[in-house]
Amino acid sequence: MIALWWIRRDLRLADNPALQAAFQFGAVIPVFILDPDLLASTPARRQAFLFAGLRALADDLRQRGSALVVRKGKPEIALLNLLIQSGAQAIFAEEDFTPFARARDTRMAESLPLELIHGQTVHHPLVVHKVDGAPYTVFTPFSKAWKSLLSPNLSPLPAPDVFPPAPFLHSEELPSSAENPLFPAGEVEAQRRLTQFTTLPIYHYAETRNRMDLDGTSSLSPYLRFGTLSLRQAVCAALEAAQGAPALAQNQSAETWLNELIWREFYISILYHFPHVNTRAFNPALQNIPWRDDQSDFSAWKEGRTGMPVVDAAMRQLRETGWMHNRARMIVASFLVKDLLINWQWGERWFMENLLDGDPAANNGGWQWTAGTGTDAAPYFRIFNPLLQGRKFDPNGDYIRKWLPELAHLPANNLHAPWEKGLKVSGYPEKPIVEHALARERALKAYRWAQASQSRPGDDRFVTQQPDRD
DNA sequence: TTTTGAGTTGTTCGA
DNA sequence: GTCGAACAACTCAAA
Repeated sequence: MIALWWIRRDLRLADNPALQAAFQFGAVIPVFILDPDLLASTPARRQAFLFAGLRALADDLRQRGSALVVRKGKPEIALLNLLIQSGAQAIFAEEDFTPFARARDTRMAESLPLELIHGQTVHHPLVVHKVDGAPYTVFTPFSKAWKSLLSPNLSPLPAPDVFPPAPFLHSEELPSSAENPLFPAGEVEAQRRLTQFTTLPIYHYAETRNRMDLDGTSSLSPYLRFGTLSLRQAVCAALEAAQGAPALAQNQSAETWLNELIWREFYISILYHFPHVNTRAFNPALQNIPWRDDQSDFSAWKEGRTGMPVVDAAMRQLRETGWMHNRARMIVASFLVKDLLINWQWGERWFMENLLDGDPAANNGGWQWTAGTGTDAAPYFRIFNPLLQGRKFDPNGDYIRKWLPELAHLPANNLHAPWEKGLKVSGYPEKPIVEHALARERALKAYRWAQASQSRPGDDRFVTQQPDRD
């Protein structure tokens, strides 16, 4: 018997249930389909990381006596051709929970022998639910239920040693792409980072994770995004670190990181059960915020020239590297949504276009949280003060100095707010494009108006939308 | 069915 | 400079 292992967001050999299932079926042919529709919606930077990951995977496969088969085209057609050419009787793939993938896979399963295997999360989204069967919409109870479902002997699956001989199939060339120096591709690198992080930094994570000037985070997000590392591998390492912690504080720090992983699963679950979040607010009461459609302010935000140094530093880090520190993501998101009063969906799109780790579930969840429109969202009056945030989480200004070199010569005391001392830097705005105190009042007013507009049925400009019911 | 406790990540104001 | 309260109700989840 012969099986195709259809690789999508699981660029790894270790802990891969779909690959294991294919192995149990028979000889395995690993395939990747370059779907033009998918590539069209994948920015060049993420494509490059994907291709580099595939090259690394192809190397790993070669060492095990196998070969990656790459084909271009619609997956229906490409896979049908591969079935015919190889004589394979089944296709195994890791179940992908995004709406795009679910629609595609449902369509494919109608005409092809496609077996979807759970592996993207630790718990399938259908498994974590309230006693009444409904999905959770609040993180803390979700995480409690999620933890209670953990098997005591949870452990990752090993990578297969050797692939038995399989029919040879022609493979197309992968498009060439540059390696990202900050995020080298491949499973070996992902494992190296996980081991490095969970050996020591995880024990300081609770204190250092918010510091934009330090490397206190795991920097694993691009690898989790493409399945170079599985959530289960990360969770196992976190649990192991928590267990082996020398003291309570270190144990709690490891738990803090574990919670971040659970947040990933929470937002995957939210997008799975409430796909409408992809196109509108989760909370219908905040569907009608009177956004400012200000293209000029939006451009300033995107290009890192808002005049608020911490925001501009972060936006330039994003443009230059495809990654942004998590604390910085919250600061720039809050600045766009609350200070500039620009639709969170504009920011969501920009992040998806630029982030190496851009993932529909996590990105949407994060933006809706900041905007206060989501599940378990921040109260709308909780508005970040970008100046306080910057001073608190980049106390010496090192983060600003790194990404805004034109300000690097300023005294550390004035880096966060040069305008307060009348310091001018040529080529950089003299002062922020909005005054925070005024912008804050404006946002509060807009949000209050949106909530009130909900109970104004006569106003047909703002028809309130009811939540979807199946 | 009703009740009760709780809810990622903050800021501002006034004592 | 530090500290606690107010911010605004509301919904969720479970007993």
